[in-house]
Amino acid sequence: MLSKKTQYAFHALTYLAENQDKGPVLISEISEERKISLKFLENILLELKKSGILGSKKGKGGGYYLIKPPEEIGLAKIIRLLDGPIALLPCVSLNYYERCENCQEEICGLNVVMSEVRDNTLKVLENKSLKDVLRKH
Amino acid sequence: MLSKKTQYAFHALTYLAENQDKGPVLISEISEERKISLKFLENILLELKKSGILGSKKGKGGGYYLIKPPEEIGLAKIIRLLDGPIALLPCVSLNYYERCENCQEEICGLNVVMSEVRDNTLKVLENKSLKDVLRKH
DNA sequence: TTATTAGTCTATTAAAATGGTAGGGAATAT
DNA sequence: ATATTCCCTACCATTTTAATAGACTAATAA
Repeated sequence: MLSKKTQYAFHALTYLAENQDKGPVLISEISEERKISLKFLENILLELKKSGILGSKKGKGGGYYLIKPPEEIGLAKIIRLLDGPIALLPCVSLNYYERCENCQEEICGLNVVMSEVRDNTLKVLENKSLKDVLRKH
Repeated sequence: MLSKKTQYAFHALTYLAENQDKGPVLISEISEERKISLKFLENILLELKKSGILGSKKGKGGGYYLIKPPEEIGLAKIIRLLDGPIALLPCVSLNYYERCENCQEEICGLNVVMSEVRDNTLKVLENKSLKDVLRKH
């Protein structure tokens, strides 16, 4: 399951996408609109900024904004950033690979199946963007 | 990511499948062969027994054994049992559904995408069995 | 220049989950 | 009867998660 952190990130990002025309949006506005603890949200937005997904502006008229258009922000990237690996086992993770302890990959059948799961998952997440998860009106 | 608990469960189950002919297998044997803490493994096997995947026998000559042939033990069931939901969001979980707080499912785009991820994942996990993850020799 | 606004940063905390341990108790075979 | 082996309950340490606090810095407007 995705952590609250990641879920909140999606909330915030879709809110920003839906309000792109308004220029920078206040953390507090997102916090109120999407019912997310203000301080927790601060951390999340900062993280998204540091990883190059968001831009920010301080002072009056400031706030956060998307740097790229929503269709260029992939879902897999967001999840990896805040939640870590998407794969179900470290030994089949593309971005967070770690050898399994006590397990010989060469003869491990789980490895094969979990790679397949990963590929199926990524087929969706890498080809869908923020644009695909905006609210439907 | 799957928890150690689930990973150990797969270790134990494949070991049991590979040694079905030997009759009941000692916890201690599995523990040694697959390098899993004995006491932790006890808990896991007990859980698998209670959910009807394993049988056991006490006393001399006792141990654990598979109740059904490996090809009838689905991977999704094992994961759900020890790790809970397979879906990435509570609101798209088939077996552990919960409404998301602060989110209107009807207009939520994430819901749609995450349902697709779930379906893709289950397509693999529900159609693969223990037999498919045995060691390849 | 000063007050205000708004993001930045570091640290802390409470609660839950994870991974593992301890030690009897109960059933069974010899 | 006794050795063997699983059963059961409780406990513990560590890590992760979710959230909070508060001081600091940068930008803007009066």
